[in-house]
Amino acid sequence: MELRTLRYFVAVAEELHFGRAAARLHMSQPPLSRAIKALEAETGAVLLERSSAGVALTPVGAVLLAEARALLDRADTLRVRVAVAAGAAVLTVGLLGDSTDPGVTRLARAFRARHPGVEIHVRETDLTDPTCGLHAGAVDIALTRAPFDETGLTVRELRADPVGALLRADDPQARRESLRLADLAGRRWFRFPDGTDGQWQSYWSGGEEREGPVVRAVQECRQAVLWNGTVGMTLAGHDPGDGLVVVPVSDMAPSRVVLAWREGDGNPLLRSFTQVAAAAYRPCLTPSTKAAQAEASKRRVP
Amino acid sequence: MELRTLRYFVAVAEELHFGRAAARLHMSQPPLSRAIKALEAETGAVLLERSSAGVALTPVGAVLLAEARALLDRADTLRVRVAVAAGAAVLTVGLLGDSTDPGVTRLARAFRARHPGVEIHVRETDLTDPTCGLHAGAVDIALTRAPFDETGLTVRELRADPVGALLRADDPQARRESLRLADLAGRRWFRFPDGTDGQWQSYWSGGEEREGPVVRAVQECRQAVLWNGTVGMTLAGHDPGDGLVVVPVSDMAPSRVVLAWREGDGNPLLRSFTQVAAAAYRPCLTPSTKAAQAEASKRRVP
DNA sequence: GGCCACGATACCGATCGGGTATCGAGGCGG
DNA sequence: CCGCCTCGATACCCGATCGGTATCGTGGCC
Repeated sequence: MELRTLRYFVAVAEELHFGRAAARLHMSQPPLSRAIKALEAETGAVLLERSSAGVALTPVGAVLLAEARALLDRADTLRVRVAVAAGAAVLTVGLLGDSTDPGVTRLARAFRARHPGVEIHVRETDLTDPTCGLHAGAVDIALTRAPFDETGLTVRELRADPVGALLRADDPQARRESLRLADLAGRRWFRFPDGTDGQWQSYWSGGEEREGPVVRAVQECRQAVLWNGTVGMTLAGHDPGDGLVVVPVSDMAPSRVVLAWREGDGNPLLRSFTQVAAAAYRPCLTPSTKAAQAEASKRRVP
Repeated sequence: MELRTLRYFVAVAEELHFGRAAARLHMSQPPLSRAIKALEAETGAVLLERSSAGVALTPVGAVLLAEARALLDRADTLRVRVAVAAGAAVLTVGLLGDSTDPGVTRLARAFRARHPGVEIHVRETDLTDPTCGLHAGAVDIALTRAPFDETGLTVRELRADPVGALLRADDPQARRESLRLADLAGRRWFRFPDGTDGQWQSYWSGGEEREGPVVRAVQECRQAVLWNGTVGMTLAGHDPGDGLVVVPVSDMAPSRVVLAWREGDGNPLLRSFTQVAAAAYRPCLTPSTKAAQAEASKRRVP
């Protein structure tokens, strides 16, 4: 009963799906099945009920899940405490400068309260690098928005926000209740500079090649719309102020706030930070959001 | 940072000696050295100070020791809780019927209090099988006295008691302050039946072949001495009553109360039971006892 | 100065963990 | 009703890891 095995079990028990759990663990499904089977042999109890309807936890499995979470949490705490004792408890958090997320300082405070002695640095970047310098090693973990090139990274979703078109208040379509992407065909859109992550660029362009001014930061987006009358996508549900309006766009996937870190990064503060973050954002991941995700992932395959 | 590695570290940190720790872990020293080195690489801190004077904990190592103990304890608790949930929380404790140890029921009570739902069976045996049926599988763990055939078993010392000669009060040597084994040469000694563990037999015979009546239980020993005028070894420091006296024997190693279980036994209650037992007996393992042990182990090699 | 104690290193073999390919059962649509 | 599809299980292979034996290097001590 090693920690790795328990991590595997927690993943399966949370996903209730071997394939997804394996993906989350960056491994393939067969060894995961084997590991769970070995765990069941070791405990001498059936932990998961496999049926055609899916995977379900047995009562013993539920007990193990709770205990394993507690144990893994304790293990993370151990690593942090040792790092603190060794004077190596430093975590650099990359923050996407979209100014829509109030939570980072709160996160950092919660983290410091939980693990006295840690040092958290925040490094804010503009919209041209959604990984905030993760790939380059400038930060240890990024609190940012998907999508972007995830190769070599582990990504964990914290929240999903609806998006909409940012328009001048005097735009002909500004009064609409909602729009579809097709309604904005032919308009000039603001774009991000060359070198910006392709997936990010594509998402915020609604999946098409666009024409229009280049911006780097949220404020520039607003200025581009206000001054040049272009359009662009932004988060819905906020008051853009300043003679601008946001009209929800019904056929765009919500924008996902995620944590991302380098796969296999040994920094002991990482896991604890993700835990704290997940706890802080938990109320944001509503069932409807989850359902939307499930829908999205279903649609993705065919 | 797996649990196994932490177990290794705890062993070394407690023994402050790689060789002894390796012995305790039933492995050889080189892989243990390697594992500790890997752990130091993973944590990025020096955990142990190796010098010619011996091994010492660094401050970071001390933190890790405390944290690792807590984590391993939690892991044991996890296993017990899962076993309880699975309805498999049964432990059969073998108890050597020497009637000198008041602790078992107390141990069982402490264990049940710590882990509600466990079931503890006690099986008491006579002196002819110091392993209380461990080898035969009749019990899971034995609370008994060394020495005996330890092949395939893990043994952990809880306490060491001085021993002495059991004599009739009217014996010529009964008034002596202490005796040496040589003083008892030529006397008739009580013995244990054929088939009794050889090491056990040899220890209680002072290392020599003896002549005399055969006994199976503590009461029979007393009767043999009282009625037949034979001698025999028993625990010092207790009043044997009934016209008997115990005279300390200076050249016999103290009798060690030990826990023993089958190496590699997967019963999750085992480790927890040993923890509880160790905690209950801790005040009994005085520094002098420890020193005596160290002496004994030194003497054993040459 | 030589022996001894003890941790580190070198090297080897067995085991284990993870990967790919494939199977088999159950559900669902044509 | 048949075939496809999904998903967990199985078979098999390979490389990493772990533990063992032999040996070294160093510092203390007679």
